[in-house]
Amino acid sequence: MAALDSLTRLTERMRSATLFAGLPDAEVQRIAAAAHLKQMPAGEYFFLQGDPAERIYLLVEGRLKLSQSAADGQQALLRVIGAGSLFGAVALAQAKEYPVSAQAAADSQAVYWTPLELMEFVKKSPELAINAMKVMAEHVQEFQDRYLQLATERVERRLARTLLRLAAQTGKKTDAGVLIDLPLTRQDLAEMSGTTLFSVSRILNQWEEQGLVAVGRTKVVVVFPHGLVRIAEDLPVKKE
Amino acid sequence: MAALDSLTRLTERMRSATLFAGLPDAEVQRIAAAAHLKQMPAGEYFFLQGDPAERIYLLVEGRLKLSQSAADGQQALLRVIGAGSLFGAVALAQAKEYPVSAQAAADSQAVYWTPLELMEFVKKSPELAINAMKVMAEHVQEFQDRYLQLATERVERRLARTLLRLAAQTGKKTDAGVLIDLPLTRQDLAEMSGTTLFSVSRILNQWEEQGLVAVGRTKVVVVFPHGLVRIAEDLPVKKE
DNA sequence: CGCTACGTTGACGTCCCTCAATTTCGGTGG
DNA sequence: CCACCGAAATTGAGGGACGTCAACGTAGCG
Repeated sequence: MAALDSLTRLTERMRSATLFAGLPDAEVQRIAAAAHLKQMPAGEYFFLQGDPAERIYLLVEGRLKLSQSAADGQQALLRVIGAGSLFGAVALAQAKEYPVSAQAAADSQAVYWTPLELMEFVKKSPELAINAMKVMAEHVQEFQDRYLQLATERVERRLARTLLRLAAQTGKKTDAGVLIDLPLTRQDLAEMSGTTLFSVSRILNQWEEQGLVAVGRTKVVVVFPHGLVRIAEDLPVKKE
Repeated sequence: MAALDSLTRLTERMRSATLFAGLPDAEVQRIAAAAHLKQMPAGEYFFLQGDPAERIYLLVEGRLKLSQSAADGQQALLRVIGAGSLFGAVALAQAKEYPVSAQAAADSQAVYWTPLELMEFVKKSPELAINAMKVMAEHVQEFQDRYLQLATERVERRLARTLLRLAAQTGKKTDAGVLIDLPLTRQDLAEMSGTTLFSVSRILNQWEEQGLVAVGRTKVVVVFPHGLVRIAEDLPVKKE
């Protein structure tokens, strides 16, 4: 029954993904049945930047870091994703190589299809293609936005945005505030915000003094989100 | 016969666009026949950021600037495109609004379809969907790259890349070097590189002294591309 | 209990943004 | 054709944000 359980759980996850939105249940189940399973312990990689792009993945359990590195080793942490998210979707667009690396931030399991397998389903269900375009269009927009921000905003603001985004994505309500449920080093936050770990450290401590956040080693709790929003929106920080 | 001429010219343009690659000629012609024409004098806009996204355009003649602006008026010039390029493709992904503004940099003409019209063709030709995904995947990658560059590189390098990209895209060979065939102010170049017009001015003049470029008002000629490449790659600039 | 990765803090430098004052260019109309 | 105007561009001074580097804590893990 384990197999059956996992299959029903899979179709559930799939239904929550934009890619499969609006598809008839029967079709989703057929696609689920064609999926392959892949487990990955924390710290290891589903694929590395430059690997041949021969699989489209859906994360079923765990957390992933998607990062890109330049020739000189400089890195950017582009996104962090949780269960229900697609990754490696470029393979569907017949890209030759993955443009990013996908590292498991926690023990994770994902299912995957080859481009050929998914393509069969695309031919039967054009919605699938539309949905894939939606996913990609969202990404284009997200990066255009972040590009603009990086070009025009200062570090504080970008870091505030990063934390708010993370809180929204992976936030876990606790009595102390919203915990970002993912071990993130200062370096990680720096790579997500386009700055250095030193600046992140200074700013976070400053915010802690102001009661906006509570920080620990690889841990951040957003205590007073509205304060961060004010910083992100570049409004004067309210005092009372 | 003007109509016939323009139709054959249109199908030619379409064939050079990734979106229609690999489609049977007959199908391309059917799609061409369904296109609507739109002329735009230099300086005016095909659409503004925030306008409802109800058309997918193909530029047939002229040049376009695609730019995005933040709430506070800060701008980024995301891309400059020439004939044969698609724009407003997000409409295909059923986005509600255009995320950028599209301004004619020269007198331009474009054809367009509504999402509904193109969708009909998508249903018949899944290749069209695949191609659309390819186009979008390319954009995602481009912006991921540029994001990384903006985050990790200094102004000189970014400006060098911008010029090289422009020279490759819109370059026109002259005996003095490669002319960037498009009136671009220092401000425009600044917005494309994520810096200020002052920095652009200083750097360009410095490069002119070194014989790398020749600059004029709203005009840049790349005289010694290899020198710019060295800067873009962060190698020491060769002297002889 | 010591090693290692993570984090903090200070000093310092510099890149590049900001702002203001001019100059140059190109077009337009008298 | 020249004078004039506005947009584009230059140049300099000044300062501030933030990156760089070094030295030092500190927490967690084997």
